[in-house]
Amino acid sequence: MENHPYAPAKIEPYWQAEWREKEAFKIPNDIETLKTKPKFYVLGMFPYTSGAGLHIGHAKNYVPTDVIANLRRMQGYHVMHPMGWDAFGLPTERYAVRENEHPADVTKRNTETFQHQIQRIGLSYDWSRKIDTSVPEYYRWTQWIFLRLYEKDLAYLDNVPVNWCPALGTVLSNEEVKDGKYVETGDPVERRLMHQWMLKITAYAERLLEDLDLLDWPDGLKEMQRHWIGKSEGADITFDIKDSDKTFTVFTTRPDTLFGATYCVLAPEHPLVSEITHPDAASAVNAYVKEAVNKSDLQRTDLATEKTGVFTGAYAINPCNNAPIPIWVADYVLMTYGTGAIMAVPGHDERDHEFASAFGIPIVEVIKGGEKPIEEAPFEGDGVCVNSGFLNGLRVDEAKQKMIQWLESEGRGTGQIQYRLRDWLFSRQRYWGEPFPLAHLEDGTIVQLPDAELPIELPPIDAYKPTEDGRPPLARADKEWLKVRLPDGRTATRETNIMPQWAGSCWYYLRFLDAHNTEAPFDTALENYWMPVDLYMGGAEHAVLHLLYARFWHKVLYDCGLVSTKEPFQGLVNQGTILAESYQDAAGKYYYPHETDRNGGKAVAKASDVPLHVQMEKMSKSRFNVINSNDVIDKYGADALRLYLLFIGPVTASTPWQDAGVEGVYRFLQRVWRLVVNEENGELSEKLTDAAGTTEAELWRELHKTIKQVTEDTDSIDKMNTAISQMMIFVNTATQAKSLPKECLKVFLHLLSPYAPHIAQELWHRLGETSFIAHEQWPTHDEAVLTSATVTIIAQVNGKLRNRLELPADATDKEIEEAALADERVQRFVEGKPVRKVIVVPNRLINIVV
RNA sequence: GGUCGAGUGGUGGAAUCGGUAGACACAACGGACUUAAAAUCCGUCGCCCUUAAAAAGGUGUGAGGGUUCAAGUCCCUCCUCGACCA
Repeated sequence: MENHPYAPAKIEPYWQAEWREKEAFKIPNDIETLKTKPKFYVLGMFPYTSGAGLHIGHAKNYVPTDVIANLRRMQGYHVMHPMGWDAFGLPTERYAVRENEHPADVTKRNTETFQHQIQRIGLSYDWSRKIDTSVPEYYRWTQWIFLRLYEKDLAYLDNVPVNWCPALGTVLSNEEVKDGKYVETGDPVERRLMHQWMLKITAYAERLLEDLDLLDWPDGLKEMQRHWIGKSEGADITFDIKDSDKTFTVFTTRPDTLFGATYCVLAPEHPLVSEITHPDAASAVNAYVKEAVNKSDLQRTDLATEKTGVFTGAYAINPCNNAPIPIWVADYVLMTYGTGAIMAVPGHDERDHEFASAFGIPIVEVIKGGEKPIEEAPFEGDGVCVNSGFLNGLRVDEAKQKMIQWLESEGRGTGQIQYRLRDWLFSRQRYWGEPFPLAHLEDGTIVQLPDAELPIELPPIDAYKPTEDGRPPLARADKEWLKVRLPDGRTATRETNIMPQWAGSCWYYLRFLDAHNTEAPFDTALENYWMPVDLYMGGAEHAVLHLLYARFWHKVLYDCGLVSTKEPFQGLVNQGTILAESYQDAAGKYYYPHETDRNGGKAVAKASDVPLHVQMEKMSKSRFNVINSNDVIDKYGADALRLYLLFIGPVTASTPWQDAGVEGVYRFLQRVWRLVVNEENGELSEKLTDAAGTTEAELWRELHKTIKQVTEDTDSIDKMNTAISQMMIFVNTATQAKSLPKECLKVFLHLLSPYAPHIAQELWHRLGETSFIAHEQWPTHDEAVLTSATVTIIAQVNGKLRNRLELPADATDKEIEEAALADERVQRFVEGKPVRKVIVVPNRLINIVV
């Protein structure tokens, strides 16, 4: 009878309690103690604590970071490995409104759920450093940092066209809107002019771009950031207007094509439009402008949509040849990019070509090199200037330089750099976020509130929605809160916007270093010791926004002398997503897996027998295919969950979840258990010996091979799956060995410990050890044990494998050749044919060419 | 449309600098154990051909071509899928 089987449900809670009580993973906060060891800061992106709770996708983030933390700790580092909650935000507020609760209560419940679920996975966090972005002790410092940005003139109030979502009663950032809808809910979004707080991230565009070179990030990710910043070099060119003293300026990346500019376009919002429009064209232009303002940027600039526009009746003068060219208004030009006006070169720009073709505007070729006639297709490549006066004969790059020189010498323009990056819209008309530490005087001036007044706490209000006259929810607070007395005795009205959800996550990695500091956001000496984050891991959905915003804030803090590194995150890895089967009927309705059945291989709905479409999709609540970590832990334990998440594939790969796969790693853990424990009596296995024994040479060689591979593969982060398969090979070897030296097994448990900490600790304990194995030193392999006297040499004839030869490791090329030629299987293919060439790859193979 | 990435057994995935394709698992199948089942242990497992069985052989990493003694890996063309951007 098996009375003592592997029982994760028993050992996992036990050791988790031990770790908690003995503070096994507490990180010292004393700088002198810290300085005795090197540091490693490993951070998983903290979760947004939605009501949906934790799912397997979160674990795919937190398990690999935990393995790295465990490894580095055993390798002798002080390891910063914290966890906290990104708790402000719209989904929580919406839920609170629906359920008629306070968002703070909802948040408290959600964060508790998250913490319970995360703790069951057995991650080695220092929970004493837990942070919550929505509590005053934290957002006090978010407000404090905002004031530093404000003092540096990086925050300003502007009247900007914004994405207004009527259903939510708030403004959304460009990034939160796609195809005219809020990405989270699909509610329609319209454009409106409103007073909003902006952060001048564009002032940092060049540094955000340049400093990417300092980072150990995946190339693809850096590329995405570069693209988002969108630097383009070109020129500002000023055009005179015919029969007018007015001028306007365009930005172009192609000053070399100025001779080919046959018309200009103003954005519908351009202030000059109404001033220059010819009376005859006025009604058409007015109507067009009115219509254009309501369209989204995407609708306007999409290449696929038909170009529209109207002629203003006015002409601009092309500065390089004094030709009068018509000025049009068209919505494919945006007021927010460049100067809101363009010169159009239909010969060498796709959109301009399409527009000119539609409206019968001349198309002039000024760069030679296109395959088709210029009337049929624009040529955007490199070539030689023609029809371009003083530029003729030059290539594009030279022509750009020369034209900029000419423009500058004539006072007609300047070389200019443009960025696609826009300033960051930083205010929201919601409740559940950080209030701005600002107030408005009666004369309209804005004053910052003193640092000593922070935090500016959220006031209680009666309803979490805008006021009837459209002011933000905080305007519902009572007068006591709204009126603020300044140190100089004047009174002012508080700012009632709040900060967006991104604010709290822009600096949380710094707060972990000194989570309970009441004097400052963090201590400088601690910041100096710990920063930068050595490994930051999270989903690719944050590849642009969160990382760009956090880098921006960090650079501002750097300029303020508050942090010591230019960049916050030195190393970064995007883990892949977990996919799971989802079931959909013809109408698109999703079904939970338990609602489905298999009917002759086809999936059907249990209740109705409707045939279902089965597909692999990213896990999400709306697709009814979420796997809850608690369910997996209930059935197989946390160690099996951890191991399986790592075993299914590289950390960076997106891989499908398969229940059956968990069984496989669970069986592996049972085999590990049986190496140590006799399941019948609970005693140590009889196979274990105290002898250091050289009797099991094969076992020791496999052990050292395993040390080597697990160390290297874990270190590389992306190969944890092969680290586990090597551990499986070792366990298979050990299972078959006649006797098993305890020493050998103890070393193996070290290797297993970062991956499956509970079973490793339990078996370590059963082998008579009293320490935490997590605090033991990481083993190193002995190269001498790995080398064996003979090697297997692959014998090929004409590149085809013919036999494997066991030869002494020190055999010379000549000896290998002789052995191969003497081999009977090789002979069969060489026979009678002249040997043309012999290639020997040391210790690997020999290829005989005949 | 652009940029980047990826296509390997029934499945997830291995394969160093170009050097044994399919490690390690899952599933499946066969056997041992059992009254039986589960669990466990042992074995088979890309495709084709041959054979009583085997040995041996051929072929094979999305398709086609190329470079090389040698290609999953490098180059060219094409197809499909994914991510991001428009």
